[in-house]
Amino acid sequence: MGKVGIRDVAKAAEVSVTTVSHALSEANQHRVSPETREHVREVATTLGYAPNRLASGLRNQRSYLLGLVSDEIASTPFAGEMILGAQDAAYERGWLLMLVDSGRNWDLEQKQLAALLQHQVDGVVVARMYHQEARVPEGAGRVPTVLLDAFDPEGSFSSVVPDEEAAARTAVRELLAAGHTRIGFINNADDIPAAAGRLAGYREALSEAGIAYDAGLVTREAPAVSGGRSGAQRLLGMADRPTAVFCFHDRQAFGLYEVAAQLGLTIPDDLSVVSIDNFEIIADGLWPGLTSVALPHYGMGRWAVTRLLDEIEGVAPDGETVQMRFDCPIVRRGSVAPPRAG
Amino acid sequence: MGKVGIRDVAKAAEVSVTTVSHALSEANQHRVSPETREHVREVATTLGYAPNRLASGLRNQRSYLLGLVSDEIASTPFAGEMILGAQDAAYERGWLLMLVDSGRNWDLEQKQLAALLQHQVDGVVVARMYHQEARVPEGAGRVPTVLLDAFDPEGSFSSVVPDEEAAARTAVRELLAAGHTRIGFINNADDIPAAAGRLAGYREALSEAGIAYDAGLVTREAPAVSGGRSGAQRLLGMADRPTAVFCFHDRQAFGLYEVAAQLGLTIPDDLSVVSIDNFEIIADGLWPGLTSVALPHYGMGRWAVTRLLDEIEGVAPDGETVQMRFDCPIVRRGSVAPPRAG
DNA sequence: TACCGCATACAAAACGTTTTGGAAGGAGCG
DNA sequence: CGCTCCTTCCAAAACGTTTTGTATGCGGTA
Repeated sequence: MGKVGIRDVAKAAEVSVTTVSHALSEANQHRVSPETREHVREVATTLGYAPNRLASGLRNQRSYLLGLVSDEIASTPFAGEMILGAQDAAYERGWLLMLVDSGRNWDLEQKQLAALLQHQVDGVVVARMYHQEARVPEGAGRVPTVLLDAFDPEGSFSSVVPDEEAAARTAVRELLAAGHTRIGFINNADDIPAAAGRLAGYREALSEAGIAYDAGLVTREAPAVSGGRSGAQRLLGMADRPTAVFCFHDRQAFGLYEVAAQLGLTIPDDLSVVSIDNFEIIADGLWPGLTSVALPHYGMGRWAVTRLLDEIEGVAPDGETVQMRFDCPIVRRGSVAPPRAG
Repeated sequence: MGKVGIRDVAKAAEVSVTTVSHALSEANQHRVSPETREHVREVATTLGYAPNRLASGLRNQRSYLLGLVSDEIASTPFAGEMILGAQDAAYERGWLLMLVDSGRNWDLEQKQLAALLQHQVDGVVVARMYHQEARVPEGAGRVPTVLLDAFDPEGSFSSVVPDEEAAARTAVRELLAAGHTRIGFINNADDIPAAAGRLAGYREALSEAGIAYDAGLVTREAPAVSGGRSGAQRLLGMADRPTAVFCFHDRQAFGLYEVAAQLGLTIPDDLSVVSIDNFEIIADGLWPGLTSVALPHYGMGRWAVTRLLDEIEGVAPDGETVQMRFDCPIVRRGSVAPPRAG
């Protein structure tokens, strides 16, 4: 069965192609009688007709294609969640997603965007693998564009990022609520918004609780398991060691668990731990389970595309942009307990 | 600057659209003089002209679009690697990838495939998140189709999967080479090709070394950290416990590490460990690092699209299919040592 | 000189839709 | 009865390309 086109339907239904188009479209239904409309629809489904979107896209100047350009899809396991959220939102509204990954190659990203544009995408999501200021590739902006896990300092594009400060506040409050007062913080040594934001959140939560900030309890380490290890060695080696530690992310907490075990410290009785990411394999895999604040990747991906489609379809007022911060819910497992008495 | 079309170039270069098309195309160059050809090309790049692929796709019956339908993109962190390999291979040859994820909903997958087909994709990759027999959605096969991390028992489609037996042999040989003779195996309890294949590989490697198969050393557990824990408890609790354990995957090895630590067993001195997946965050995060056989997701994704394009472009003989098995290289870290003397 | 072939350029058709502008016919009204 | 107004349908143009068929002019050959 070769491809069936609108002409085939017209022939089979013994009407003109115009009538077929009107019968099948939602818009101009009034131009065809209910009977023929029904008849045409039956014939169409019988033949298995589905309009060629290349042709309709050409005619309507609307491809129902969205581009998703990202710096690194593969490097983090969260990518899947972001992409999935984006894809779901797109599909639900009748769009399809085209994906390119530049592997942090800037020139390549430009070319990939050009390729997307050649395919007449109706809009573009520019995604970054961790919260950062976006270098938006040239040519974006020729179609509606939304930033995902990135922001534009000039505010020319809508964007969505996690609320780092709130996430850190949530994490630290969890420890405060359990009664801890000496709370260490293993931060990320990289100079990125997440590091600054989480430090601010850490300080705010402490200050809310009337606890003075002690720079000696904060250490900046590589964002990896090894960084967690060295941070833990420093913090847990102190004479007056903290009774709880807040980690920049789950990988660092992983390293912290290892060092704690080596030192004979039991989690959570001797040491409470909270971190950010809620990366299942680690947080669920560690024993006891790691209490962690989730970065809402799925939700952000979904929001980005939803916003993009609103801009494309003119639902959103023209030219207006929205800078969205997403809340980060905490997922409690077994790594927090009150400090040892005394 | 509104979109610039071929007419604009023609006008600016003071030639006909035909000439522009010929000048820019590789095919019919002989129909235009070298001078005009050069002139047209200059004007085109000056104006920033790039042909509308919707239009050319309509005319040429070739969209330069590929569909990638998958059951679960987000559930495993490897997805990124497969998708990236596929995307790279596609982009390098001038194609773009459209992505859909069904979340294991078969009806949805059918509909998504239909949507892809409406967009006139030139071919489809059907990807599965772990090696399995594929339920190919209806409608695939109307365009060239390749299976990724899945196989078709009838052989009507080309496919690529990891060589499970070889992977297990490689892993177990690593332990044998270190001198181990009592080697436990924590297998996956699910009845899937990977479990059967890896068991076969385990037995082959033992038999090569002249070691009798001991069913008591093999346990089938849930494919998760918790499964690794319970398997470890069983294996390491034995009177004559194994000196080395081969795990189905890194997550199980993660659980094994935890139990070994609780029992006071040092890795690798008291216990050697090898597994499969080479999932960086775990294998690199564990201490000591976990020696693991890598599943070549990137390479398989790349192969699938390369093969698909060969079929589309007629490079591959018509109707012929290829069932590909990919080799799995071992990545050595610190979890293997000779057994304790005595 | 008359003819042919070649190099170069262009007009027009086609790809599969959607939509505009009528046309044909019947009903309602004065 | 004649006019207008609906209803229902259709022909044709348009979207931006690519490609086929053809026209023009020129040099070379008989």
